[in-house]
Amino acid sequence: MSKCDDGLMHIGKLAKEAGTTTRTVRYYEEMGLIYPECRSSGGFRCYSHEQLARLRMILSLKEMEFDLEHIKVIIDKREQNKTAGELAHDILEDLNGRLREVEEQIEHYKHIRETLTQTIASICACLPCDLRVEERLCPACQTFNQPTCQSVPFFHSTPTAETLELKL
Amino acid sequence: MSKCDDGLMHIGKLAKEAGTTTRTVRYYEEMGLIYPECRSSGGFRCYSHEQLARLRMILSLKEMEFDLEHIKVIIDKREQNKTAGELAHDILEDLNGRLREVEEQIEHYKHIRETLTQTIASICACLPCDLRVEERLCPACQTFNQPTCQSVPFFHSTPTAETLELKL
DNA sequence: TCCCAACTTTAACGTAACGTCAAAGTTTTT
DNA sequence: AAAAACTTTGACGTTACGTTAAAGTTGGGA
Repeated sequence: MSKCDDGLMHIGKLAKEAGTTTRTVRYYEEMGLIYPECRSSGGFRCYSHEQLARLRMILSLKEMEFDLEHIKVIIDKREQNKTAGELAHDILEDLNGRLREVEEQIEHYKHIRETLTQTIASICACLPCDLRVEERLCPACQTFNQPTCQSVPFFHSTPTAETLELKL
Repeated sequence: MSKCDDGLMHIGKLAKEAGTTTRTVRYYEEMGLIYPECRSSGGFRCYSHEQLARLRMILSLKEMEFDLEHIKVIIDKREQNKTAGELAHDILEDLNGRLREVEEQIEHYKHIRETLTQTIASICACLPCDLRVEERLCPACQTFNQPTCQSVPFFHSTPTAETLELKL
């Protein structure tokens, strides 16, 4: 006989309603983010609509890629019996902090994109080259007086004392 | 008596020259990316300048955030005795693929930034509010006819059947 | 009432790229 | 020869789950 009637649901339904997996819900429980309202006589987790709302809160914060530890802190702030204004003030700090991090990420990836496009341009100049990459005197690099494939560390070998002496 | 004279170096110097850590070098060895030229009589790893160049190649690819498995593939391509042109052709595929991924990352974080700025705007409207977050009739949200704090899932509680009935 | 499909339980390993000890041995310096 | 500095292997910790596995629970039909 199930104790989960009356609007309560088991973990599978909770997860589906929130658009996630049962594993995720159990993991969040391990992390102290969400607990079932009760257990059935057989040990099944039973959740109410409140738990569902809480799970959706967690997931909406996860969409902004807060880590779970931080989400716990934010969610706990809601329980601290404050006015909406005070809570807003608190949470805005978290949001603004995260916004700065995200902007750093954007700059970070833009920098990588720069590196990549430059590298691609350099290596494109080597497409018609018949030499081996171990050779250092690449005609393409000498013809085009521009960022050369020799500036790409993983393409042509970098000169060592020996190879330099060999060529000189 | 050290066997590491003659231009060879131990792992600490190798790492420092390349700007990384000994742990990283050992890990790359585990992953099959780089091996010492030899071991000293006592078992110390000894590296030549060639290994240093190779390590720098790996690190320059890591700057573009290729994963190590992919770096192994790319580095191996260099050893396949091709002409620079053929190698360039091969490697350009990797670089262009990575470029697409990075551009996706940029879009991804721009999307998160959008979400964050909208959320911040919504919650700012709640700063002067004296109600508790459990209440649903927030005056700020009714005054400003714009994205409201009630559209922020982790701020005001979402309405349930009961709360709705209570208010109606 | 019994059975079976569908669901849930806990437990535990795997992931990526190292960081961080720990205990013991090696090299280098004094 | 002692001490300082370096290196060795080994192993656990990190993040947020995915993925089995073996065993127990539920709910509905026959």
